[in-house]
Amino acid sequence: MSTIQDVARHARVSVSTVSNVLNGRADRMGRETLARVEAAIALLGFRPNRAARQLKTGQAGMLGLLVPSIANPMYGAVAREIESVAQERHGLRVVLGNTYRDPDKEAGFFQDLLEHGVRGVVVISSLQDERHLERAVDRGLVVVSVDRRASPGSDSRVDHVSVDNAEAARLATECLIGHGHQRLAFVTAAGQTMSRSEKIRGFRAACAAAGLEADAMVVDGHTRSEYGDAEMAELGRAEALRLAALRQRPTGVIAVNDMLAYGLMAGLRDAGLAVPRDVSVIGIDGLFLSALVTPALTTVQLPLPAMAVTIVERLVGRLADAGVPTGEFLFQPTLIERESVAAPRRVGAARARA
Amino acid sequence: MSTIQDVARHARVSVSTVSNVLNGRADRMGRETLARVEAAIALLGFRPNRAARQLKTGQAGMLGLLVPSIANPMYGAVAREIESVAQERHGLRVVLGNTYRDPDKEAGFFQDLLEHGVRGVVVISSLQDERHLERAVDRGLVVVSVDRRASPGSDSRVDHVSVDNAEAARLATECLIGHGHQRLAFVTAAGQTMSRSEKIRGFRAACAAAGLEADAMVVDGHTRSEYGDAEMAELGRAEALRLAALRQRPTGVIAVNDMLAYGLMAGLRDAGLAVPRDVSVIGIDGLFLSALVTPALTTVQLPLPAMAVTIVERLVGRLADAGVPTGEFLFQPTLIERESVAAPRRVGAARARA
DNA sequence: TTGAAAGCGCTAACAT
DNA sequence: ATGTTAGCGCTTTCAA
Repeated sequence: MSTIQDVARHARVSVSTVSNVLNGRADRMGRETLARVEAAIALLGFRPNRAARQLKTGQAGMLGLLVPSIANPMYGAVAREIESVAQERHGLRVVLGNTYRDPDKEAGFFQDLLEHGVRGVVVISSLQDERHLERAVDRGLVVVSVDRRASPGSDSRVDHVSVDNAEAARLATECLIGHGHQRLAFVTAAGQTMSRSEKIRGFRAACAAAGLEADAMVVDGHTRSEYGDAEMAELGRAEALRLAALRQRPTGVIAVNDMLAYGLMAGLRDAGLAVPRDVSVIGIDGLFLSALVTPALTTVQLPLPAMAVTIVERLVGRLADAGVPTGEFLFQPTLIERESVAAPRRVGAARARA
Repeated sequence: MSTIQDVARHARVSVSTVSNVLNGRADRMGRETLARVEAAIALLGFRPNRAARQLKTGQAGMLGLLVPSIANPMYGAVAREIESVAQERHGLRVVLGNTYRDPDKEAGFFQDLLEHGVRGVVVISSLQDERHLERAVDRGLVVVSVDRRASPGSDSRVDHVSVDNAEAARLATECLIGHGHQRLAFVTAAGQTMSRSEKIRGFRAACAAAGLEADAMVVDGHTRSEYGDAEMAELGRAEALRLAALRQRPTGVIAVNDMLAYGLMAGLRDAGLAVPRDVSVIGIDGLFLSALVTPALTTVQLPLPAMAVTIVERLVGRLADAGVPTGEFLFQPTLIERESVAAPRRVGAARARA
């Protein structure tokens, strides 16, 4: 690999002239000089060493991306969008980290980013509170938190980009209600707060608006502490069995996310119940897989591409100017109707029993 | 962030002494000196700047990982394993890149790695030939190619880590044959060669061994050139429709991978056919999602964790010593029987007709 | 046992 | 318009 010195020598100019052309200051020199430098660069196939540049400027040209597990299709989908935007629109590469819900791994990732001089990081955290993010900010990181709202009242030093989770749950709930369902369940995973309470709020609001509070249940599934990629789906499977055994079984169930919905459908099937004939199921996320499962899953889709643009832009903006205030950015989801939701059987009878 | 200078000042020693403790040369100094340095490091929370270190040593402490699309669950699963091994066993971070089957994106990734000083890269390529990998090696990269065999005869300068694809297809085919199937189809995607021909070979061999060559068909699905994450599944869906319309419809079909199997099952359902009652389907990959789909997919599982260990170890080994010869590492897959394969209906009748 | 000093490749202020 | 030079933070001879 040739260096800026080699280029200078070939072009018979000083290194600072070469540096000037590298950094877009071509105006500071003669046409002929510029041409000579460019020719030398091309001839040698010279590309500046970023470590050296970084040592001087402090810019690493990379972003960190922290996810619970990249094997989870939802995070894979998010990562894909973020990597594309970072690369194509800003020339930034992304360093990936899996946390497996381990605070130590999360802290270790921040530590490594700092050592590598990477100052911007996108965090899709599963951790309960965000104090560790504020600590990361103290250490010099610029962070964007995805899919978590800022804690009310606290003016955070990290950006928050998320979808309107209450609205997403409301959309899902109304879809079920619109199809005639009156006994509803919202299934979620306890402890994994990612926007969970907002969704429960939206679910409750929609039930209340339809006068269905009495028949609305929230199921907080408990999961083993170890992190597995199939964990969410396994949880759904287990909860489906429990739901199926209920005397007053819900006819429509909303899953906190698509993965859980897949598990729910598998569990319902294990219990001998058909979706949507016996129970309707609706998810939230809009994974492309949802179009493929049997039956195709009705779900509430998140606008990931638009979110990715905002995420990266916030990071780049605040990296360039630390003075930019942090903010909260909310995106609107949309309902995608497929096959997993249908009218409940014997609506009248169910109502009479209730 | 404090520097090695700050530590030296605090400990009242020279920077070289601090550097010595950082690099495990504690033997070169007095007990008391070492203690002072360690205390200063702890007090300041000092961590060496990697860009500076890299400028000196040429070691970036990172690995590149190139995948067609991280939104594809298979690559997500592989990425998860590789990131874990790299991080936990070698302290290496991973830089992720999506190619979307675009040679320019692939070349751009190599270019950026080089500029960043990252010298090791894991490539899960979708490109036809591997000459671009050899070119990357010329430029100074150490590359491990995953899930492609070395071209026979050429002694490649890149390592190849893959699963025994012929065996995987053989296992899948024998599973179908074992259940009594006699009219078989192997469905794949044309042009996406990832180990495709090896699988076809395994399929053919198993069919021949059972005297079923005449009834074995290979379907090379054509897909639009644009890359989409759902592409593989969509292809399966389309091919399923075509298969369903066949006069002599196969009773058992092998999908080149699990994603395609999902699409196949969705398409079969669209055509009014039930799996496994009307058609049995088997995949290759062993994604965790396969346990969740309806019916649960019988599939041939790849030993990803073991493969990840080899992949990273090869990279690290050849990064440390460029003299280590490259090699080919083959892993054995295992069959996982679930619900998507059953005995064909009216075996005798089908046979009579054939 | 410890320290001084020369870079690694680049940027940018400051000369000329 | 172009060149000289002082670092950025670290590693590693080589000397003392």
